[in-house]
Amino acid sequence: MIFKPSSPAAYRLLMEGSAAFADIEEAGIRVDMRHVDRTMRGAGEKIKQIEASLRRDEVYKIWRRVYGEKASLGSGEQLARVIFGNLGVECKERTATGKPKTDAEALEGIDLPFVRKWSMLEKLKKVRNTFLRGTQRLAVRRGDDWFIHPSFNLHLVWTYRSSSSEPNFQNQPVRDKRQAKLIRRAYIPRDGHVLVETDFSSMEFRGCASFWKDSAMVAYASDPKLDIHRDMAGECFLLPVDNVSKDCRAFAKNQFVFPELYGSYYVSMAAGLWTSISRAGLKTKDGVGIYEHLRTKGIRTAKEFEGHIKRVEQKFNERFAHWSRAKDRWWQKYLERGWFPLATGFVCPGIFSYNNLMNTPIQGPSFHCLLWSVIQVNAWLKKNKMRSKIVGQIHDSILADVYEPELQDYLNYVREVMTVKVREHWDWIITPLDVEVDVSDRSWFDKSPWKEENGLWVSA
DNA sequence: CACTGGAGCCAC
DNA sequence: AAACGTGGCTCCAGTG
Repeated sequence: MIFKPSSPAAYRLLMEGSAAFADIEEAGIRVDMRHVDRTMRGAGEKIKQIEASLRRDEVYKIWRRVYGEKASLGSGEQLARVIFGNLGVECKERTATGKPKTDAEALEGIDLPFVRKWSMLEKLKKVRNTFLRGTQRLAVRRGDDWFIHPSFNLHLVWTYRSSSSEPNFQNQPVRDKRQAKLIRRAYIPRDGHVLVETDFSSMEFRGCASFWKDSAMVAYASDPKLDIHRDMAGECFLLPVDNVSKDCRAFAKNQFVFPELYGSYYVSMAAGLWTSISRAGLKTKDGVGIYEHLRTKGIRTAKEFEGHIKRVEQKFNERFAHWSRAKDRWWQKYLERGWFPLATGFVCPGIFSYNNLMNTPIQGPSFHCLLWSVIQVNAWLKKNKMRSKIVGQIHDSILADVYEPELQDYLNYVREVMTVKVREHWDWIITPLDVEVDVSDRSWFDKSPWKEENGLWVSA
């Protein structure tokens, strides 16, 4: 094993980052315990109801016959034996160890009320047992208020990203609105404060463009009129860009663009896209179903779609021709040396997969832009003896509990750091950077976009 | 009883 | 070269 030291700057980033994270942990996030208790009780009642109705079902009678006293409603393995074994439902997918798959996607196609109810139950249990109960258990009292103090770690992730624990504040539900509402309403600003979240826009794609220095990628990441995810949605679904719906764009982003950049290939991506078209009920902006639309373009089967995505991938490689060649040189260089460097001064020695080599130099340094920003903003808040505090961090966003009289100053400064100062600090970032700003005087769930207008920040 | 790994699912 | 990456938490099932 060859060991190469990381740079002093990289060490300093982690040291100062850890100190800033310690301040964040000490500050903590205010919790509305009444909301948590109430929501816990509500979810608990609902869970009891669903469990009772499952136990009355004929399917559960079979379950009991098979498992007797060992019957456990929470066991996917037991469910699988009952529906695939006893009821003769066809098992289409298996896990790595050969057991029948019982995740939400595998169960979705099974048209049994019992199975649908079971899936619903599992989802609700996740909300209650992981998120609500975690927050309830870990909250501590200070005066009349409750706070959680999540840990933010810099020493656990080998790509030099961060992680969070006790509770993990970086995986609180947001995409599923119903779940998000149940959980995020629990996180509230201190009295006289508002919660402020500032996110880097498209940080990872910009980190990607900066790392590969592909001129077409840099153009996409720099020109606000260009949008790679929208354009690739157009190509994947054979739509003119003005008929690309929000959903289509999101699927192109998460099931084509990022997978492609991180080492997936057309067979996996076509399969994922094809099933998600029906799962998500994907439509064009005009409201036409994507399957129907593709049929008019001569694509009727999964196999035909795969052939199409193969051509889209070829075009993607031509569009970003420099990237397409540079990634193999990057991989070869690693094979020769046994280590690879990050733009932020870290060195990664050891045994890595090809996909690690594609992902780490982007994910790590992209996070470091956020980390550096956290350090600056935290130092500024302390130096000026402000009452506002950073209370959390989620890879490319900062959550702060801002004293209302300090709100304008805070927003001006945080934007300056995240868009200007970080680029002065690191010249490897060769695209512009933007932030999206959200504010709430009520809860983390209720945040809404803000913008700057004639020097004043206002609700957008 | 403590511990471990698999499976599943939440985030970026 | 292999088939998108990084985490944390909970429950189940098995082990000693």
